[in-house]
Amino acid sequence: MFSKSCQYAIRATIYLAMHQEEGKNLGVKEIATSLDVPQQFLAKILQQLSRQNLVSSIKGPNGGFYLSPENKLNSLLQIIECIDGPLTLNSCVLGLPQCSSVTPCPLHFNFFEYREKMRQTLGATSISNFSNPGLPPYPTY
Amino acid sequence: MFSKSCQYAIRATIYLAMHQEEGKNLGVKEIATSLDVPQQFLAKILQQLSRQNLVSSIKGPNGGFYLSPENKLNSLLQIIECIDGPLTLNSCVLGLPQCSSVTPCPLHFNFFEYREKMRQTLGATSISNFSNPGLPPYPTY
DNA sequence: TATTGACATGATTTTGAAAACATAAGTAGT
DNA sequence: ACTACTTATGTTTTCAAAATCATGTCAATA
Repeated sequence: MFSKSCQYAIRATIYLAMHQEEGKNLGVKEIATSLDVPQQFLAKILQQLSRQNLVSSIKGPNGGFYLSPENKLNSLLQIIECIDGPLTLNSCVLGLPQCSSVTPCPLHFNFFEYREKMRQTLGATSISNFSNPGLPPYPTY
Repeated sequence: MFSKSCQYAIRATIYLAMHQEEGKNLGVKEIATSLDVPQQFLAKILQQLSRQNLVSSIKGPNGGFYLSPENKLNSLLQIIECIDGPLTLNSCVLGLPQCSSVTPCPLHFNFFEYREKMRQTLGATSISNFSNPGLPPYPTY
């Protein structure tokens, strides 16, 4: 459904939201270790998010990544589209470029409704949702 | 969402259902040309489906692929799981193996309902649905 | 029974995502 | 200023999916 890069991006962003403390930055090393993902690979992904102002970063000693108040207002959908592109949840499940509601593929309407709802949910879920303490426990990242 | 192999498998199966005439077999060549997919690659995929009795084939002159009455009773989900494996629509969207309804990832319940409904729809849609004449027109395969 | 046309199978190549490597650039503290 | 630490960037390598190549197997028919 999502590329690995995208999965890592989501997990890292949520990790940031959950573990961020006032004025404390989280290094790639810590995040990558905690999520058990390749550090260098995650670094690139975070940089990609950073370039689009979806996460914030500071270089040097005590540097790292954090979420600014604005960053937290972004939605999960923005994270996803930043990495996998804007067509991820929109393009035809059979890979047909001409497919649309006007010229639908045989499966178009089997998926359209659910995929649209997923999009809406992801678009309506802001990152700040995950910084809320008291969330249920999650499996290891 | 689905691998290319899987997309090709679905399209080819539906093509078979739509274009099959009494006692007439369709060759890989014709199918591949019509769907605009690599012929040899499609051949492998059809063989995979054939080995699991999801499509039928006959060798030799006038040979080709066709759907037996039993084949038509199969569901789209069976086609998909034959190619992409049984976990395609079940596994965690973030790729976390431990994720389940008991130990959910942060996005588990955002997707669970819709994915489950997709599964049900696909499982309830038999191939015979597509041999029904009078279906709406489809974009080029 | 030989030929031909089709599917079947194994091995190989290509391609792009995923991962790793190497180095640059910036910042805090000494 | 110098060092250490961390993000940023460009290049290379790895790996699996996608695609191709080469050959085998089977059946219709002349």
